[in-house]
Amino acid sequence: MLSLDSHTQYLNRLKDNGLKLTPRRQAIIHLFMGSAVHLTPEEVWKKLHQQFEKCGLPSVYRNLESLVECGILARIQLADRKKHYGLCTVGHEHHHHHITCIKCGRVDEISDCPLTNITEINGYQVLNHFLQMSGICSHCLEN
Amino acid sequence: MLSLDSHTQYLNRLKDNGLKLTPRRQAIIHLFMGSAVHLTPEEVWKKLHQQFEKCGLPSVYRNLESLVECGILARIQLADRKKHYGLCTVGHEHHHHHITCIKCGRVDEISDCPLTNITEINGYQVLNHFLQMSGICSHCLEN
DNA sequence: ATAATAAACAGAAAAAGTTTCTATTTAGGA
DNA sequence: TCCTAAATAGAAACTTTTTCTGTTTATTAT
Repeated sequence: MLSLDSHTQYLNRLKDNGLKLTPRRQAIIHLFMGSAVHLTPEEVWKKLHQQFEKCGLPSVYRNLESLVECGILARIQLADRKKHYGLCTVGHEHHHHHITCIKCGRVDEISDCPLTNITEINGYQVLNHFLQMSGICSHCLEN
Repeated sequence: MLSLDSHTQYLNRLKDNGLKLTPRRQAIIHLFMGSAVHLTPEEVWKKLHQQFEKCGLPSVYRNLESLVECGILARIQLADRKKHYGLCTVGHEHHHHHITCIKCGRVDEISDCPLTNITEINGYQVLNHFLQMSGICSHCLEN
């Protein structure tokens, strides 16, 4: 559940970083807030095509990186060759991870992140993390 | 420091999975055991060129995937677009994760995995996990 | 040791995803 | 409203990975 407040907060964060508040950026933020957990550049681009008759894929790439730089989005590495972006930043209300069952392919959320209290490691100030677990779900364990 | 024993163990694991013990596969295993923590397909290919005058990059890709499938190597996601492979699997002596600096792109190892003792979550029997952290490295924090 | 066979291979070509380039448009400040 | 730097589209280039085809090789059975 997302409030209008956090939406405007994001838009303000653009200004704070000296970035322009363009229609495409607003649409991208809106898209991430309203729908999926994480999206590839191409997925974002396809959605934006529904709103803007002209919309270049390079712009989408650039905007996603801009949004990462000002802390609105996070880059997420998944097992494919594609880039992935999401709002699942540490401290965000949506922060969570996933566990997949290697038997049936089912995906569940891990709501209790075991890493939120790690803010410093190896001299790094930790800003974000991505955790993916796999194993055998309760249903498949029974069989 | 890796013993000859674990080398032969790896070679046996090829056989157990019905894979042939080819010179290139032996060389790849030897390479990972002897040198770096993780390598890209291209890095492996360049090393192999020193040993084999004929050595195709597609073969390197195929072999790396074969070695993943029989549990010798692990795929590692880093912040670039390249594939990375290493001997780092859960339970393995090399198990570890990575943290990347969002400013300079530097990658460091997190040797102390904070998740090794998590064997059950959300009803799942946890078998494996992938953790990727990002933040600002000590050097960039100073500037 | 040899032959048979399925897997592994090289090299070329194609595909997928991302980035760069150039000229045009637009958001935000003067 | 005008100005300027940032943002944009579209084309093209680029990097990395995968597919394809025909040839070679490791292993199994003889």
